[in-house]
Amino acid sequence: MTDSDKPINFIQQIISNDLASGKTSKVVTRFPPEPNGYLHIGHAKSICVNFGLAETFTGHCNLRFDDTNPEKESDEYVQSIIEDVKWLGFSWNGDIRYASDYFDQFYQWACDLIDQDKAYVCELNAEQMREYRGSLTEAGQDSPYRTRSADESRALLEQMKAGDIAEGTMTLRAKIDMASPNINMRDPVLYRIKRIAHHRTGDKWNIYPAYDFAHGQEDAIEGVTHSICTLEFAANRPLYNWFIENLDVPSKPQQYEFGRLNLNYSITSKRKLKQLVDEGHVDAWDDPRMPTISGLRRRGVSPTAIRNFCESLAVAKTDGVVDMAQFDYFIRDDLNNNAPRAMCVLKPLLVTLSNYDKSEVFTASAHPQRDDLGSRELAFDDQIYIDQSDFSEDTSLSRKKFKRLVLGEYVRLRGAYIIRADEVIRNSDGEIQEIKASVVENTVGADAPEGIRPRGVIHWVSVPNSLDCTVNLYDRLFDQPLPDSGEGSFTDHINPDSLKVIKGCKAEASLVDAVASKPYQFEREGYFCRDSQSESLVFNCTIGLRDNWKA
RNA sequence: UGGGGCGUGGCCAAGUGGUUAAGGCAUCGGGUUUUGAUCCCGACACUCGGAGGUUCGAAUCCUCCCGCCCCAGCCA
Repeated sequence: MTDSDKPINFIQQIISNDLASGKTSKVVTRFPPEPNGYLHIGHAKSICVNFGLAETFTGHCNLRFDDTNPEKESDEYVQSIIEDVKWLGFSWNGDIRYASDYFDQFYQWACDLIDQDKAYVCELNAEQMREYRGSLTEAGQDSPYRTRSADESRALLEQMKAGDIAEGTMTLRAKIDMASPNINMRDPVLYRIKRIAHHRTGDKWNIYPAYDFAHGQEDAIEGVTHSICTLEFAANRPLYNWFIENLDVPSKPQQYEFGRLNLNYSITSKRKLKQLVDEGHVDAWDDPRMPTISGLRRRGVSPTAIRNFCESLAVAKTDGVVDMAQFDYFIRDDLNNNAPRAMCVLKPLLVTLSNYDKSEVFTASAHPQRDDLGSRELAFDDQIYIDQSDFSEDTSLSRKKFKRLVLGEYVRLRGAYIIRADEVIRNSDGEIQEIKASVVENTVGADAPEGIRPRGVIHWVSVPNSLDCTVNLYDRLFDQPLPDSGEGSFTDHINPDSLKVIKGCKAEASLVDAVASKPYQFEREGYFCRDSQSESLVFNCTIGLRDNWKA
């Protein structure tokens, strides 16, 4: 689908109107992650939306860290997020922004609010504040500290800032309406005391602004015109606007919400992803089973696949669950187009070619539809490996049902000869140990001779010219479509068989050069890339080939 | 329950009162193929959460009802 025939979404309509009416002259958006974890596929959608909007309307998109809570944040997360956004192929406008760069301004604005009698220092503790807040159906009650004088609040806020007040004992609150039907408007907390070092400001601050008191102002400072966030922030919008209206901010951004991405058999919650890491259910944030950007990267998923998938998603106000198959489609689509082909035998079965005593080198194209990807050389010798699943002694198997090697019959070795299986050699346990076979002369690059009908085409690798390697096969991390719903914890639904490590695989020699960033299709198996964290030759299966045949 | 938001095929959705309700994924047929891949062709909503109403005409407007999501952190 091209941009021109793709329907425009409701945010694009709003922006078009704003541009047409002159309300907006240059579109500015922003991607504002909190550095409290690694980015995941859900963030990718948000990134594509925000950077995409800036691109289609020739505006700007900022990268801003919403680092207002030092308790959960770290520089490691900052660095990983920067890397992931870059890797996805987006470039932000100007320098990277940090909410923490605006802390002085926020403090000034807090003082302004106090002076306007629109904020006060409250000494209710968390539990009391909850009681005073009321409920969904009952109005809240005013805090006894609500009528405190501006001078007193100013002095107290100063002490909070100076570190003279214990955590949890005081907050700065907006004076709005304790009876508001919107609970977010019931005198929300603006500043809380956290006597903890911040990864950027160190121990300069003992108080930190709450999300609501920071986000809109960050947008205003940066001249963000359209502040796009997810649906769960809709109830915060009136508060967002309240600060914009009551503060002397340099611009008037508008918040719009869209539905976040949910994927079945997966989880898109930083908190829960962190739990998977912390509790050791996965190896790390970049475990190839993780739906994190870094996990997908290590798995072999390309930025293009992620972006195409995100482009295929609707930007709307519905909150649905996208089928993982839709993501799979875009992963395969990109890999099929761009991954060079190679052969790797996962479960080797030795085949000795009794009528062949040469060594040849065949040239095979790297891609059946793309000559520009060049070719590679395939060594062929009198002993080869084929996959155990590609051989059967059962001669009653129909040609339609089993398009592989059967005892006494023919099969095409991809890019090489047609061979016939002649004899099965067993070990003392009765297991098949080796196949004796014979090649059909002059069948390389040529049609099968009269009377010989190979059942199909199978992949293979030369014994003396193969590489020993390990292959990691992955299954979905969860065994339920909605691991989050229902009784119990999402960790109860972790698929115990999500990783299968296969050692002793045999890869074609050209794969010595494999690097982590370069994908391959192992023919008839799937798409693989070299694991970035392993010294030895280890391949991660990005995704299998589509498998349409029914046995 | 107060407030906010949302309900169109298995999934994601377009649709902004007027031809046979786009498209993608999935699924099911068939063709091509030295990958059971790719590619190509075809099938797949008398009906838009439900019931009324307005209208010559309704998925689109009105009324009522039903269902789902979000908000009661000194998280974001």
